[in-house]
Amino acid sequence: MESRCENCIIRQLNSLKALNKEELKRISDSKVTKTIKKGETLFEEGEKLNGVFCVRDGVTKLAKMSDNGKDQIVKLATKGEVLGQRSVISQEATNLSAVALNDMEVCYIPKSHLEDSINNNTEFTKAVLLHMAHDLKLADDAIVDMAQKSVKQRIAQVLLYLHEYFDTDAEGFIALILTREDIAGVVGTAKEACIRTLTSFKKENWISTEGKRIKVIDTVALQRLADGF
Amino acid sequence: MESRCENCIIRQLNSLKALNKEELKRISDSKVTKTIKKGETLFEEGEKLNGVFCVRDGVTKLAKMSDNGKDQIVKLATKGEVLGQRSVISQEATNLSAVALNDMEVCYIPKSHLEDSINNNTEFTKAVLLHMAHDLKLADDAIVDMAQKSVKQRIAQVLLYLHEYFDTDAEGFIALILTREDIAGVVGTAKEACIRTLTSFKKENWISTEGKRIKVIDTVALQRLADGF
DNA sequence: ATCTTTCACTGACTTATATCATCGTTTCAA
DNA sequence: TTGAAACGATGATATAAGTCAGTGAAAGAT
Repeated sequence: MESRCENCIIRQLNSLKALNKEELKRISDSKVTKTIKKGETLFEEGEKLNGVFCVRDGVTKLAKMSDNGKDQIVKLATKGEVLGQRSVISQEATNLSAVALNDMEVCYIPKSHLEDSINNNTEFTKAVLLHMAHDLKLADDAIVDMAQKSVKQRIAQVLLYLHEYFDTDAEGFIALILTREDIAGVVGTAKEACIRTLTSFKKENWISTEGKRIKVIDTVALQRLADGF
Repeated sequence: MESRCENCIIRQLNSLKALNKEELKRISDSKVTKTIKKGETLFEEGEKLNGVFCVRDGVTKLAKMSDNGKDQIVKLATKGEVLGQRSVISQEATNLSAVALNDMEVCYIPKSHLEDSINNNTEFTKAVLLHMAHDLKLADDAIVDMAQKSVKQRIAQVLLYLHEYFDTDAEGFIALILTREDIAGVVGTAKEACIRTLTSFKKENWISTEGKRIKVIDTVALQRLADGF
């Protein structure tokens, strides 16, 4: 599927909305739309990125491998998210890898076409800056949560997050299907601990599951737990 | 002590170096130099900041109170660091509080005087952006470390960090004096666990202590531990 | 359709870390 | 200079979470 950035709704969701007609046209002409299958890698940790990826559809996990061999998922990126911004801005290699959690459609925009806009369009630079300031705040919060909250609390948080940000299917299950190991990866724990916690939540009747699928039933209880009783 | 931004060396350390003569003059005229005593608060979590603080001397801890009542220290800011940037940019209240760890000298620059520069000086905006991109990378790394490394590893990391970024005194002790509770706050653990870990490091002869003061002896061993053997 | 791999789930066990309690020492303000 | 408060240090104990091992079900590949 081919299309013009000018007409792309996704743009409205991110900093690219600050670009003007000409800039969009230029980017549109140079961008490459790619289809990424579930499980495929967009980029690897340590890679030097020469452009950014604009997610049009699907979800990807941004993760970092730790010394002990476990993948720590730092962020789940969806529709509208621009990946690799930081790496391009700071001219450094990425510290994260990106793997598709389901089939994705992304646009690859070469760095050279963004640099002009970063250098000359203050509105755009400001938009990127604002977005990054927000990400930084979230990251700070995440550090505190990692350090101070228990695995139970963090799993409750993640469930609420998934429930809120990814729609539910017809039966009320969270639309994004993650393996227990991926959930553990977001939370920063072992998959066994993750599974046990989920079973305990089931017993409390806060959630129900069917295979990998999870349905959040009692958001209030989960929130109370996440907030520390 | 009063002085002009134009002549301030500190400026060279941060994004303010991208400002031109006129902008500097304007800021210099509006800035207020403050002396903050050890233990005093620069700003509190949740406060709405109407300007930024440029640290000229001393060290401050940027921390967030967690639900369980413990202070999680997210960053130690020194000479050259600009505090409150993010809050000013995103027009949100800070999510962190800043408390002086020793006597400090800071310049307060009202937000209004920066906004002009953010809006019109692309070089400046880019400099801020670059800085924030770097902070974000560090934050991502911190998340992974919090989630995957043990308390021992994280304490080793912090000791190495303190040893490297804050000079040592004549006898080789880390110049920045922190309480064990503050170190625990950086690491995200209880002060008892912190103390016990330090004693274990002493037994290994990796460090030595004298009251609050800590001397790092074997950086190699500490680094190896931090990296996971 | 069958084989293979991945995955959810559970139990048993170990280890790391939090929590509580206490004591002597240092720091600091009156 | 003295008394109070903050701090370092340690022991005892509880608990959370990691690790290892194994089973059956589901998903995916051939």
